[in-house]
Amino acid sequence: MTTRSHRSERRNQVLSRERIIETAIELLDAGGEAAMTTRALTERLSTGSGAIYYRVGGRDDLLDAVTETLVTAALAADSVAVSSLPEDEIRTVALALFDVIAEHPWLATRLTRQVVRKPFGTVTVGIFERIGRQVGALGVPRASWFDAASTLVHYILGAVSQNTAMEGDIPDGSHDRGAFLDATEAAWQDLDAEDYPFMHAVVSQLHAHDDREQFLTGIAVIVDGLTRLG
Amino acid sequence: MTTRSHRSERRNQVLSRERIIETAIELLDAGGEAAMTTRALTERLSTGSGAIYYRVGGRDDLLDAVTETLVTAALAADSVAVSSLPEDEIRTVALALFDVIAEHPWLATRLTRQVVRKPFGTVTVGIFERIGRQVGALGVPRASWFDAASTLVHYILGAVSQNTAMEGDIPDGSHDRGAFLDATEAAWQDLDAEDYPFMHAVVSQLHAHDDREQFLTGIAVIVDGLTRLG
DNA sequence: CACCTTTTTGGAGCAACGAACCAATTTGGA
DNA sequence: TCCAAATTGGTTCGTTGCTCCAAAAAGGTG
Repeated sequence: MTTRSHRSERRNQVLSRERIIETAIELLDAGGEAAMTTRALTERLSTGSGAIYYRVGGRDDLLDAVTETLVTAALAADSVAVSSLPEDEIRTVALALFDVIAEHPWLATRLTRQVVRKPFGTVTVGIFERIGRQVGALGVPRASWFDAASTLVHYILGAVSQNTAMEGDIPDGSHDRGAFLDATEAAWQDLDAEDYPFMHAVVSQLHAHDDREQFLTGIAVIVDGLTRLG
Repeated sequence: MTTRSHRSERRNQVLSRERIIETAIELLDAGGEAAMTTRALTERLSTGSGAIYYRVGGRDDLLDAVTETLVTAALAADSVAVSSLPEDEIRTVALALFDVIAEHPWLATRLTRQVVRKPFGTVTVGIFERIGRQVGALGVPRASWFDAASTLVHYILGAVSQNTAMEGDIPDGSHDRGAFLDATEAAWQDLDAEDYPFMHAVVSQLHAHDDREQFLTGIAVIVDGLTRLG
């Protein structure tokens, strides 16, 4: 049935680790983390659960592999431009992570989890190294390098996690961002004006603001603060 | 329809919403998020699942209620001190969140989730209002208030999430922080020195650093950067 | 007191999950 | 041609969140 002309290709086209990861990403994008079940995978790949466990291990291992694949690709995508300014490079890395999570909202939780629980893994080390190299050029004294890089990573992952669109994850109404913002604005407006003066003061800025620009403002603020650490 | 004098005391000591939340926290602290199952709750409370659903709804509702209880308590605990300096108040709020998550590591994921998915809830609004009030005093122009407060909240929640101790959550060895840091340090040391110059440069700072102080350094950096936004 | 309505409880049952397991099949080298 | 190793598909198991419902408890009304 198969014309095996070349060696060592085997059935890798039938079911490979890459194909499993690829399909897992499709399921995750379509319905969030809850939609990526072993059963959904076996159906879409027309195989059994044994094959999947043989290739990538349990559900958790698969999610880690998927995370590593996407983050590594995102970080490698724009390493060509050799920016001279350290803040440009920081911005580039930050935006790469921002965008990959905007495209795959379920990544937010997983990425944080992986950074916390696998500080020795490719993902954590890759992000830290890429960011960390720039803090020296920023004028941060060597003794504060770890603190400075940690501050940046903490902010980047925090901001990026809290900006997730949570599309396929929310059960009931307000499926689009507009309606969700409307509901939030209305709720903030309904707060007691005396108890919540700040929320009232900024409620008008909610619709106008752009997540991406706000994110970059935060980066600029931190970079600015870091240059004064010396 | 009814205005009874001592109403609703009833069997509230037998099974109340508060007692369910209390027990849920015990289970969560003991074994992480996975340990808080409906069945574990019913066993410990000597009741059935129906009673729990009647009181607090599904598992997700219960986790939200638990999160709200702890965060509200943490924020209310130290509101007595009327600090004159805005950065002191910011530090106070930040440390309150840091400490409550250090005590209940499973809170990290849940708190971020709640901020993202319920921007109109008590928790999100409480944190935002408390932080936001200070940015004006910091000299931030009104048009940037929302950005400034968002930057602080993003950093605080990000840093606090990534510093979780993940005690009852990790399956295999390295149960104490020391062994975990040792393993991380060894892994960083084993990285190729040419590909990862930064990781080698800071590996010695890993053991020496204190999470809490590093966290405060980050806060100071951001506050410093914010004062120059004007 | 007896009576009835509402609230609250405990548990059985259901569908779906992750994971372990294993007999059957396929592969590539001897 | 043959066989050990690699790979597969599907069955099974224990557990989960949740729904449903009969019964018990509570409290008001005569």
